[in-house]
Amino acid sequence: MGIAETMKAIADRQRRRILLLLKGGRRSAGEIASYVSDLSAATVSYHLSVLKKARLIREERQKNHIYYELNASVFEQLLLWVGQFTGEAHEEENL
Amino acid sequence: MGIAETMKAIADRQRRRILLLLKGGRRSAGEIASYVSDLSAATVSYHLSVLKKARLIREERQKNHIYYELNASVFEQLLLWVGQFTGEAHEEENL
DNA sequence: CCCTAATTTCGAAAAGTATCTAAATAGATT
DNA sequence: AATCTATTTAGATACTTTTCGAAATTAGGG
Repeated sequence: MGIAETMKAIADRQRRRILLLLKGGRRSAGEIASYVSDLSAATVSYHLSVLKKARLIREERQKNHIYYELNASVFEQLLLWVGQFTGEAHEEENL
Repeated sequence: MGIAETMKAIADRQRRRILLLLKGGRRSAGEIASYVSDLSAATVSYHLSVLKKARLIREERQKNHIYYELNASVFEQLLLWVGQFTGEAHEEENL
């Protein structure tokens, strides 16, 4: 929970690959694993659990598949955190 | 260089503490070390080097002090990366 | 020049993370 | 229930990062 967990989750390259894939819509664990095919399914599952704990993705079980999709709200929080260093996303007060 | 390095740099709690301190203006290595006083000066120096490599901070030598300050432009890039996951565009004028 | 203060670099230990294979679980279908 | 498929968990190992204390470096002021 919290920004710390979110940042750590995003700091890993493989997890970012997964997030970028999910930007294109929801995917099952298997689909994700075959996209990130240089990793074993077990490793992908581990990364999904990290992303899930950080609430960057949500899972939805359906039939005998588990689908994952992005959870935009956590990205919003992250945006706010980063924004504090640039002069807040929607304002301009400093040149 | 690149988003990977930036994210890894920001993913560490101590480094985020340092960045937040620097939000208040530039500080010497020593000032930073006494702020993050639960770490040794050597460790703080290591973190500063990581932040510097990621170009999140810039150093400026003056007298027998080394001052550090934030480099907002890298935060902007990070903002763009994160922004792609939120519906909100955050496209201003850059690049 | 030497002394002192500020900071970094070195080498090593501890802690944390990513990855694999193999085994376990869960659900659908037969 | 037996089995097939999808996915996770367990346990082990390799890798990476954080941290420290001690030694080295750099710059200024007598």
